Amino acid sequence: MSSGAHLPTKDGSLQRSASPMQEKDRLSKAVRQQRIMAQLAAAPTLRATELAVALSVSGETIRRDLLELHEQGLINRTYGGASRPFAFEAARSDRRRIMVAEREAIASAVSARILPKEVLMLGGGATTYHVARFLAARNRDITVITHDFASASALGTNPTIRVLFCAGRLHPGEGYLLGAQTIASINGYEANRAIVGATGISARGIYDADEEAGAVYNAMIERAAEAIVVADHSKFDQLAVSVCARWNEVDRLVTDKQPSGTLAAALRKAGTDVIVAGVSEMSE
Amino acid sequence: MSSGAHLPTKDGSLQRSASPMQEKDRLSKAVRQQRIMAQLAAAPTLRATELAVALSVSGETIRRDLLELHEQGLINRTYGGASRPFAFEAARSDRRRIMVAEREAIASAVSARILPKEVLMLGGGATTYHVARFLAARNRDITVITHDFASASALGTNPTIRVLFCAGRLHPGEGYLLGAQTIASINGYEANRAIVGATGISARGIYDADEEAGAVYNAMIERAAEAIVVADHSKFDQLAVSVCARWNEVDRLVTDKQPSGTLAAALRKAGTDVIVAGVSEMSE
DNA sequence: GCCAGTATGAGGGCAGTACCACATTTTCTG
DNA sequence: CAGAAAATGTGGTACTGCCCTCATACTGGC
Repeated sequence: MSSGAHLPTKDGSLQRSASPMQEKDRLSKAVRQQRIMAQLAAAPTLRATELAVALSVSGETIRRDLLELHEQGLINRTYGGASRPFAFEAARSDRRRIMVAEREAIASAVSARILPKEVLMLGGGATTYHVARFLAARNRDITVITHDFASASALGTNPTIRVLFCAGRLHPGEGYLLGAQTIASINGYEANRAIVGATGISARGIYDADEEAGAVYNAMIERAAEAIVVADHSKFDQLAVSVCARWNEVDRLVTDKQPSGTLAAALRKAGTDVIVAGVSEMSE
Repeated sequence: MSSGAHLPTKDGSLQRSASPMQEKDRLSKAVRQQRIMAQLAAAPTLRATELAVALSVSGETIRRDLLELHEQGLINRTYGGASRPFAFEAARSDRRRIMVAEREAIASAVSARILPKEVLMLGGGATTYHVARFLAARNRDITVITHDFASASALGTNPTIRVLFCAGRLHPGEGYLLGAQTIASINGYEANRAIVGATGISARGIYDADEEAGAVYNAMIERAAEAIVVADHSKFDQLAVSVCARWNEVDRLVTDKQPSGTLAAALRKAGTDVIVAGVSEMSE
């Protein structure tokens, strides 16, 4: 339990309490917040008041800590305390925090298009995770093939959705599977639609920062009758190392703002259907 | 969202609101609780008050719902609401709550035997999840092949552990993968050890309540040089539908109490090494 | 239709939490 | 060391949630 034992205290002794929940001396802010995270690893939910007495600070300070940790996406706030983000949600929290409204609008627009009995392939990533959440909440009787832990977890809450998972090597930081096994798994299926995200999109196509992840998305696109790319406008004209697909392979782009310039021209030329999901159209 | 659309309402119309968070008519308790779970799939944390207005019931009713869902292990309660349990932790929370000390002792004893560079196969289940937690905390430079989401999540926190995941169909209630794809994935690997749990063990062998899960465990045992079964004493002389393995296929049984009677005799006869992990020996 | 059991709502008392403003302490930096 | 900036504590108020009890409404037999 990441101890602050290296911190010298006023009397020169090293502090190392037997119980991690009883501190006699005041800790630095950083250490205190680490302790909070450590506590959260052990318990699914925490009370601010309990943390206050455990860490020998006032409730206000704990509340401020929780606020900061929440802004960093490391915890979920609750009334009276905090809860831990589930599975691999935390790993991508920095990206998940931003553009949430836009991504939810995109996810909502995608889920509204999916009919019962469809078979989907769902790529990993922050935006596609939102899609998984909406699919779980609003769709039924579909089959989803994915390589992303967080998405599978979300989909698993809906008993009418059949979730097929790929084989592969776990990318711990991202919470999805990669590698030759993953590609092979995908090639063993056929789907109505592939839904993938992107690190960046430009006139030349869609990109991912991770070469292996890009290969997975490419396999999904090839195996599906329809390829849907979900990307908010912050991805426009962003480049990344790996090219997953060209626009002529992509049937639809679901985004939150109308593209312009060379990107718009490329989409027109490739015949890619562009769906702009307004944040206000969430009821769709 | 498993909708309550089939439920007739007072005026005979079918209820299906555009927004999942605005109900005009009162729902049955079961449907209401399903809605709560669906909401929790979409949001990491919920406020009881918000649920009350969304589902058109009083706060007291929501509070009673949350209490029930909590008792079923489906949610984590927070002051003022609920939070989503970690990945698939919830599904097995009822089982995970019991025998924790015994299972941790068993898990500790197993993890202490694992050396760097080993390749392990880890079955799904409550006890093996504890093993995964101990492996993540105390071991390094190992490869673990698993089909269990919670275990993979736990192992993923240790960057020195390579996690390989099987393909398969998700068993939502249990949080692991099953089916022919899973078996095929396992057959593609060889391992130093297989570590599997059991629903019950008796003189005749080890059993699992789920036939398909049993088939996965059996495949792991066949593919590993050494087969280790982890089971606390509550499993002794418990039968279940599916026989995973006979004792002559199992090299070690790690448990918390010395077996006796016909079980002990069968273990002796089969040459299965029995390791009794005392709760007090946790420092091992 | 009646009855028992269940589910729900309302009110009150109590306790816990949030939020704000300001004072105080600690830490950083030159 | 001094001043500034950050971090923390305090007190007060308004709000929110919890729990208990009791009355009412619904549900499923018989």
